[in-house]
Amino acid sequence: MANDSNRFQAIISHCKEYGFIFPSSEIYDGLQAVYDYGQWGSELKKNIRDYWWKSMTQLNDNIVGIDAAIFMHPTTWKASGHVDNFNDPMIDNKDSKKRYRVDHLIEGFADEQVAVGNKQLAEDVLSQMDALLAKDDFASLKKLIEDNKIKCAISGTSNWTDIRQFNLMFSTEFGSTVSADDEDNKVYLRPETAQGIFVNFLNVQKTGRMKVPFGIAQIGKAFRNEIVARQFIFRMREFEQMEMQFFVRPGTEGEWYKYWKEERLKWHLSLGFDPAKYRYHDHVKLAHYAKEACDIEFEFPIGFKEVEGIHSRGDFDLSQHEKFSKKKQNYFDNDIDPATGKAYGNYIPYVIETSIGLDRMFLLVMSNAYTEEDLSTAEKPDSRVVLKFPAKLAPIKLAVFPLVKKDGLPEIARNIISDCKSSFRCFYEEKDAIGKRYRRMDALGTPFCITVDHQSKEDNTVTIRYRDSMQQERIAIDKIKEIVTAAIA
RNA sequence: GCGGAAGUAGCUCACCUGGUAGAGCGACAGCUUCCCAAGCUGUAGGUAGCGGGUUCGAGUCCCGUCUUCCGCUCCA
Repeated sequence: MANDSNRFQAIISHCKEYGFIFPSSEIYDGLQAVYDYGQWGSELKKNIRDYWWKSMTQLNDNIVGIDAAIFMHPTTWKASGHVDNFNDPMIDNKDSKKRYRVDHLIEGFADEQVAVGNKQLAEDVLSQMDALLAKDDFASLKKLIEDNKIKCAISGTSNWTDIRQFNLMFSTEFGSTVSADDEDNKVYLRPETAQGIFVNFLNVQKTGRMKVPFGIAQIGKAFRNEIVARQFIFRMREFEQMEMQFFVRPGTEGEWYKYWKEERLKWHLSLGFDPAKYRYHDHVKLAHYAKEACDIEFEFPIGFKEVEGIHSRGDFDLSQHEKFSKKKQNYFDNDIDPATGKAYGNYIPYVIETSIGLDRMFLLVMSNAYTEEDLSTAEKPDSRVVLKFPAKLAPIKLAVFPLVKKDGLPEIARNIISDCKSSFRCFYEEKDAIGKRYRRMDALGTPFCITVDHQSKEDNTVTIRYRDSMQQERIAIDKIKEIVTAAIA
């Protein structure tokens, strides 16, 4: 475990040292759980994003993309359940330092009372609690806890802090008019991208002439005010999701759930990652909207963690929006039901959601790529740090070096770059010994290095050096673009 | 939010029990170099997280504060 922890620290350091990820606003001491992607991190992130987008939209003719706004009508979050279900009042015991959700604490007390035969008391307490929670009357809730001498299981005392509310969603002011009631101007920064898809379900279905089953994909930022946000970019307050909501005929959700569960794992494995590092985690306790749910977990240096979720959401979201907006969210299905010989008709489609964290995927790719190699020989100790990215995700695809920076070699190298740079990202370097330049590129995960030497002037060949094997080959200059393009396809 | 540890050059660290900061690596400029880091020369870079206190004098002692890391708590 100690080694894994060190490895995680090493990855974080490497990310900062080589321009992948910086702590946000670092010159002002940073901002907790917010990170910036640097010059190479933004390239890698973009490549991951593009790979997902292409695999969803371009390779599935029944999936289209949208880009909904981060701001949404506040009612959206009432409909989705985020306003009511995720504002949990908390209370701390001052002696044990243990924190409880107020409702859990009181419900636990009620259970105890039932167990000892005080059924009436339990019911009274619970009904009072519900009434007070509905009014957000925290002072009275605390009094309720104290009056019943509810104790902390750890310390056994009733020495409680005031009740505080933990807000999942960030809110901000909308518009410039001042209202007597703050709530009128309040909008939230979306805590998930999914709702932008649901509220546009009929827009896309009608204008795109989409037929069930079909999907809508979206990539975008989301914001959550996590209680503790740590573990580098694994849990951030501002993060990016890649989601796809797949709309299906009710009754077929089971098979589609299974389909996407398998399909999404295949996507991960298509990047060449070790299947042994992946596993499914099927949810036993389901969220309020879910019928079936699982996570795809990856073995990060900090252990197996969720990177993607596949959820069978039923018609929960669309039904909620229909209820709150009073706008029908029906789809009319003309296909003939073989059981009745008639069209399936009107229904609210069921939804299978696939939701992957882009930042988590970045960390996955980085964790998988980061390798420390011992290259020591009998003569001298040697080592290197190399990022073994899949070539298609690497920030830089090709580096070109003149072996020495004279005799016309730099010019040849520059020509190679100008020939290739419209096709993929290239990097030119003429400083320092050739070996050092190779190692610098290893640290950035560049899969191919080209070295121009004096022979190149004679026969138009160069050396290509492969990142992972460190092997070299002599190839013709006019083959370079072809080789790299094939590798990143 | 609680407990523990730590904050000195881009990175890793040193300065022992107080006397106004050093090294290695890295970076940059140049030299050398015909294929895998640590060959030569030179240059830049720190008001020692921040604020206050004690002291003739503080990176070094005390207090506060911020940040980070580890553990706990929460997690759709």
